[in-house]
Amino acid sequence: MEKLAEMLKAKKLKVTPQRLAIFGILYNTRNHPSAETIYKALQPTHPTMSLATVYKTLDTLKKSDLVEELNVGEDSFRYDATISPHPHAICLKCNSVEDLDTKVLDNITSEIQDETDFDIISEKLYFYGYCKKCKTSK
Amino acid sequence: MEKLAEMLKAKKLKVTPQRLAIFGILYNTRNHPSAETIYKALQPTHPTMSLATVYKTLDTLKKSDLVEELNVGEDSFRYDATISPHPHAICLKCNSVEDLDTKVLDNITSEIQDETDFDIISEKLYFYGYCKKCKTSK
DNA sequence: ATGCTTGCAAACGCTTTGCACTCTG
DNA sequence: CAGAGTGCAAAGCGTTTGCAAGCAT
Repeated sequence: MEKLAEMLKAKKLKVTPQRLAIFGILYNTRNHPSAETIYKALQPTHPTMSLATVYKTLDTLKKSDLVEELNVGEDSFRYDATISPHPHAICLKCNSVEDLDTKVLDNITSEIQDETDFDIISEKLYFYGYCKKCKTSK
Repeated sequence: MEKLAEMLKAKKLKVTPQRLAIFGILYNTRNHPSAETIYKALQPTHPTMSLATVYKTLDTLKKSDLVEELNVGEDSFRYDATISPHPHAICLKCNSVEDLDTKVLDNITSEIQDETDFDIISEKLYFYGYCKKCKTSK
């Protein structure tokens, strides 16, 4: 938890209980929760926190590159504590969003850079299909 | 235009002027317009068409795999007449969305398939940066 | 003729905003 | 203490839905 506070300070953000709680959730899970999910998860421990605060905080963290916003095609956004760029896999059955552990995409950015006229700054790669648990019982 | 009607029929969809108009716009531009943009573009020629019809039609086309829905991170969706799967490049300056012409990604799906436990059905690949026009005047 | 499609308006759900209060640095 | 963050309620906006009328097959 101390670590999270340091990360906020490094970005010159004020350290508040709400920010620590929200950032903490994202930092310690790989579920890629939505704002609503984060809000509900914090209800027990932070019953007075409002959904608006969750959104405002996520926006702040996003602007400081501590958190990435994912558009997997649902009606709401999901969030991910950004460590390094990595592709996401969305299960069409259970709707889970997991990090894809692969090295295949490591060099594609520079390769695409060489092939096209487009200057790439960042990327979002989504793969849709069936996760380990669901693919057997499609 | 005849061609579009055939494509609709092939998917067992009724051929209506509205569907032809909307599909036609998507089929003949590479702008990846939003529902709103499509609606406005059709105002001159189809003044009675409602925005709801645009949404319903896009949904129909989407379900028949004639159109792909893009989540580039804006507040609204964009649409693309799907020919073959291809990555998209979003310009951070002019907000244009263009098709990326590259072969780099051709085999990644099967490669990822081999590396991970995830069964890939489809993919959406977005690259953010600066387009040819904007990169000189960043 | 029948069932799908359209158009209108109202509803919906996620996200944002305004403002007064509170807290961090 | 000043300025930024929080919480509440209300507003905003893209998208969806219900229903009556119209059209494709």
